[in-house]
Amino acid sequence: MSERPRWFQTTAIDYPNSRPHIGTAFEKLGADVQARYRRMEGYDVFFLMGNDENTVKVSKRAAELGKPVQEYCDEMARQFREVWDALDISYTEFVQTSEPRHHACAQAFIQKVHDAGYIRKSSYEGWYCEGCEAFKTEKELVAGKCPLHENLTAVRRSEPCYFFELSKFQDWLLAFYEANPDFIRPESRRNEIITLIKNEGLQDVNITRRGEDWGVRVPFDPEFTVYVWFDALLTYITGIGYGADDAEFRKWWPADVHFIGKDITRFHCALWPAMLHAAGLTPPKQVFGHGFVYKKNEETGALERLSKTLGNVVDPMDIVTKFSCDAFRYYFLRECPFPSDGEFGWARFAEVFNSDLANNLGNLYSRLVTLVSKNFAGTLAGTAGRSAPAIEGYDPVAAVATVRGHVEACRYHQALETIWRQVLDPANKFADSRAPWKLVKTDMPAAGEVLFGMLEPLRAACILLKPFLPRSAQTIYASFNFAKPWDEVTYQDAASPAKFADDLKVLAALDAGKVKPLFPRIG
RNA sequence: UGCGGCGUGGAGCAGUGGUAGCUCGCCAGGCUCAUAACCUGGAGGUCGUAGGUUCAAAUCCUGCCGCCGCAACCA
Repeated sequence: MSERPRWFQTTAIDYPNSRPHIGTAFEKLGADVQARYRRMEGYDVFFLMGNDENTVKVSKRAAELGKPVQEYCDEMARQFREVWDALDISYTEFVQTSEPRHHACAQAFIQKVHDAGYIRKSSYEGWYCEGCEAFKTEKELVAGKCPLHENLTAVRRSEPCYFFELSKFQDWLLAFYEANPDFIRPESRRNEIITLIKNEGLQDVNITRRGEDWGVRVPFDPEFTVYVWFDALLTYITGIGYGADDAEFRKWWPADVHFIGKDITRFHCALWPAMLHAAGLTPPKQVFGHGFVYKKNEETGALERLSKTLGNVVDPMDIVTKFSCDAFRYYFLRECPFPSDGEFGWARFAEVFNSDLANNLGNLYSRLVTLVSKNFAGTLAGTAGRSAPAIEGYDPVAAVATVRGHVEACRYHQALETIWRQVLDPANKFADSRAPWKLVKTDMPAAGEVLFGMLEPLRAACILLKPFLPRSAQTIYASFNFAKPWDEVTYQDAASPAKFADDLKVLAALDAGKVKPLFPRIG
């Protein structure tokens, strides 16, 4: 019995106290490319996303708006999914932490860890602001006072709580990293975590809150709710049926990769595997900490962190509605290295769109469709049963291998660069050197061969681009009568020229002899 | 302060020991099938700085300067 290999990946879950911005979208995008690539390569893919709703901030935000918390969360979840859909994020399952299934999962899990003896009751001591009725970290205090209540001095106070004994897992974690060198990627993040643990060690973490209404109730002491991190990470197993559907859970766990922002590497690389180990589960295979997107201030040229106070957040929908989903995807995947940081600027966006999408990919497509349509009535006679001739400067086997390597390592920017430089550029150069528009006047068969040769890299490019630009890639592919159904193409199909049963034919709709531009130039 | 990262032609990046490369922009030329797109050539860099190792360093080591991130909850 041949079973398809399975692939389980997740993205970080988001706080729904405001709409998603381009930074959160960047993460989903990187994850989506991986999911789409794996599907193409025959994997049975489960792609989990969700929202992190059990936080004080969320309940406060709902209160500000005068809405019931649940209603607020559901509305935000709807808005998030709307954005993800607009970006063609192909997730399988979306978990809201306020859902009953998540509460059940989290309770089952924490109970298990408690039974295993890794949770102890103690007390948390810290600086408490009586104005806020909340604990403040040292960092939040200014001269011993909460900035919001400067008339009050923060007081030392302790209250009962439950601790997860993270410190007990320190040696186990270090050994685990050692035995699984690919667990934390990219490598720089791995070094960071290991150094941190070696230098500072791990302390037990308070995993409960007292006196909150909103959140997951601690099953063995209902006076408490589960503190956000301990609860949030569990969405990864809620979504695949932990505590509810054992067979399903066993099918997918452990996760192949968790995509997260580099800021939360610690939770995923230290706390999370320790929690799982404590509950008798295997840690995930990999955690990938991607970079951040900064906003380029068009006036000063400075890079700014996306922040509401600076007023520089960019709504993904602005870009998608103004241009297209694929334009959005291309910009971030090409311009922002997934493993490290990138930046967004409108001027740069237009530059990249025009030079790469309009002038290069889009134009190559246009000129080919037009040449074949005008001069050959849309059909290259005599191509049936043959594969395209090789053209200079184009090595499909090498190009596909390189792109594949980059995609699997999440170096999407380099994958795209390779497609442009090693696949599309040779086609444009070949066109220029052979000038088929001249050949058609003297030697039709020769002209046909040139076009046949040029079409091959375009076919390969759209296959390679399928995970990146799903819509445009399909449009290109569907513009010709390529034999293999689009749904069945794999990267391997790009590595060697396809043989055609029938003569190669243009299927694209034409308007007065011209194709509609795939990417109309900006400006 | 601790840990980490970065500093390469106008802009953005690649390059981890052996003649400094790519994209965009700029200049000149070619072509005219194509979304004024495409192709060719050119100008432009003492690779942050000061030392050191080496036959040889952007590439290894040390100091310094500058920018940035993280340091348990703003992706």
